[in-house]
Amino acid sequence: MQMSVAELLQSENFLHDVTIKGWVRTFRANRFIALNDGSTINNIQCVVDFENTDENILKRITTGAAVCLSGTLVESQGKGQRVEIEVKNIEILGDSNPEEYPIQPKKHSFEFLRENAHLRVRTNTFSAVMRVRSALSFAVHKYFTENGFYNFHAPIITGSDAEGAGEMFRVTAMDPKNPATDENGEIDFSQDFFGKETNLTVSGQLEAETYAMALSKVYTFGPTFRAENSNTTRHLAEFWMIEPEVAFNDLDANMDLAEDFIKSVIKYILEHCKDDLVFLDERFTKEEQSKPQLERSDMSLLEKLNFVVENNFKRVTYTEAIDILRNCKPNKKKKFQYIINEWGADLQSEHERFLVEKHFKCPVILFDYPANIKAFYMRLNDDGKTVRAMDVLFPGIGEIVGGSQREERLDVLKEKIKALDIDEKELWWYLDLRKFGTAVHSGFGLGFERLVQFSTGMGNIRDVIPFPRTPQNAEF
RNA sequence: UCCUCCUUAGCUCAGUUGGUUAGAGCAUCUGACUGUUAAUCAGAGGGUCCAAGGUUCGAGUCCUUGAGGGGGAGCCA
Repeated sequence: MQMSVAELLQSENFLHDVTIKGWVRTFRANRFIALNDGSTINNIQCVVDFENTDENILKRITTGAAVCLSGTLVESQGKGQRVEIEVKNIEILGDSNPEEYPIQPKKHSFEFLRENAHLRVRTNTFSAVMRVRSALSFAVHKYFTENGFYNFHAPIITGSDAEGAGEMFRVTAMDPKNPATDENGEIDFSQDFFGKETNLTVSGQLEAETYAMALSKVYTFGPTFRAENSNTTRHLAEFWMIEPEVAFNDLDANMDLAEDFIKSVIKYILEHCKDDLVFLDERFTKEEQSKPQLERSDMSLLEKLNFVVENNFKRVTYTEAIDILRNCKPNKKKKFQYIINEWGADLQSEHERFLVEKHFKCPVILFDYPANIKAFYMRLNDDGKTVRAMDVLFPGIGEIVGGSQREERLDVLKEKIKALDIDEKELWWYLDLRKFGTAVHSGFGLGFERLVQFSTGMGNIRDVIPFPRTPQNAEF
C-alpha cells in the first residue's frame, strides 16, 4: 500500500507492507533515512538494515536522492518520533550527487536559496511557506464562494492605459528590431497584433466593476504586473492580487468586508496548517532574536495571527491620523524624516508604521483621504476635498489592502477625468456603467504575497512566491 | 531611481595598522564507529580573495570605475 508521509505519521495502527516514495533529507549512521515527500513538514524516519543491504545501494542514499522504500510501520525504538518504518526493500529512483547537490542539511541564507529557487522548496522553511500559500489561496476562494461572490477572470492583456496604477509592461507581437512605423517614423500600433497599444494588467478593478454591476458580488484573483523599478522587500513585478467588487456596498461595508475576509483566511490556516505554522513560528522567533532589541516584534508569529483574528481593526480617518501624527513625539522631536505639518500631506511608510506598530498596536484602517493624493475613480465626499478611500495597514508589511467606494455619479466622474487630463474615449465603457443603472459600489485590492508574508512571518516578499520576478531578475 | 552595507573554499563566515605560505565550522572524499535526530571521532582534498584599473618595495586589506546582491527610501498591493 503506497502512502504519504503525512498519512503514515498520523496512522493509529502499525502497518505491514507499506510503500513510500520521497526524497532523502539526511542519512544518519548508515541506518536512519529522514524521508520527506512534501505532504507535511515532518520527515518519517526509515530504518535500514544496513548489515544486510548491498553497499552499492547504501552509497546511493544521499541527501536529495529520490527513493522508494517498502517495509513495516512500527513503533519507534528511539526518541524523537512515535513511529518509524522498518525498511525491507530500497529502490533508488533518482540519484543525487552529494558533491553537486546545493541543498545541504544545514542553514542556508535566503539569498543563496533564491539563486536556487528550483530546489529551495525542498527545505523546511520554503515547503512550509508554500503549503501555507496554497492553503491561503484555497481559503480565499472558499470565503468568497461561501459569501455569495462569483469568481471573475479579469483579462491579463489590457488595452486601456488609464488605470493609473504605475508603469506597465508592453505586450506586442512586432519585431523589436523592425517595428511597423507610420509616415512620421513613429511606431504604428495599429499594425500590431491587437491593432492598438496593449499592456499587461496592473489591476482588474475597472473590469471587475463592470461585472459587479451585473452579478452584484464578484472577485478576481489573478496575476498582476507592474514595471516599476521597485527594489524592496514588499514589491514584485509579477504578483497575485485579490480584488473583490460589490454593488450597493458603501465604504463602511467595504471595510467590513476587508476585515472579515482577512480574519477568515487567517483563521483557516490557523486551523489547517498547524504543523507548518508552528515551524514558521519557531523560525520567526529565532530570527527576531538575532535583531536588535528595538526592532524585535513583541509577539510571536502565532500570537500575531491570533491577535488579528480576535481583535477589531482600528478605523481612523485620514484627518484623525494627521492629528495624531502632528502631535506625536517623533514628529515633535523631528525624528521623522518627513515631518507632518499640515493636512493634505501624503503619509510616508514611517508614519504608517508609527500608527500601526507604536500608537494603536493593531491593524489599522485609514479612510477618507484627501482627493488629490488618490485615484480618479474614488467617490468624492460631500466636503468636496476628501474621497472614500481606505487602506488597511498591517504591522511589518504596511499597506496590505487599498480600496475605495467608487464614484458612481457620471458628471462628477467626468469632471475628475477631465481635470486629470485622461482621454475620456479610453474609458467609454467604464463611463457607460454610470449611464446605465449606476449604483453605489465598492471594492479593494489585496496583495496576496503580502498576505502570505504576514501569515508566514517571512521578511522578504521574494521568499513567499515560487519564482519571484523583480528588476533584473526573471531566472527560472 | 536615491541612500547605505556587502562580495574571501561547495555553503556560512573570520582575516588586526598594508607585510612572508589566506583560516575556521559545515559539506565532500577516505577510514573508524553504529539506535541516530543537522550523529560522532580521525585524516585528506578544496581558493582567479567579484571584475578592471590605480597607489605602494609590497594589496584580501587603501583609492577609482564597473557588475551582482542585501537592507532602507520612493512608487504601490
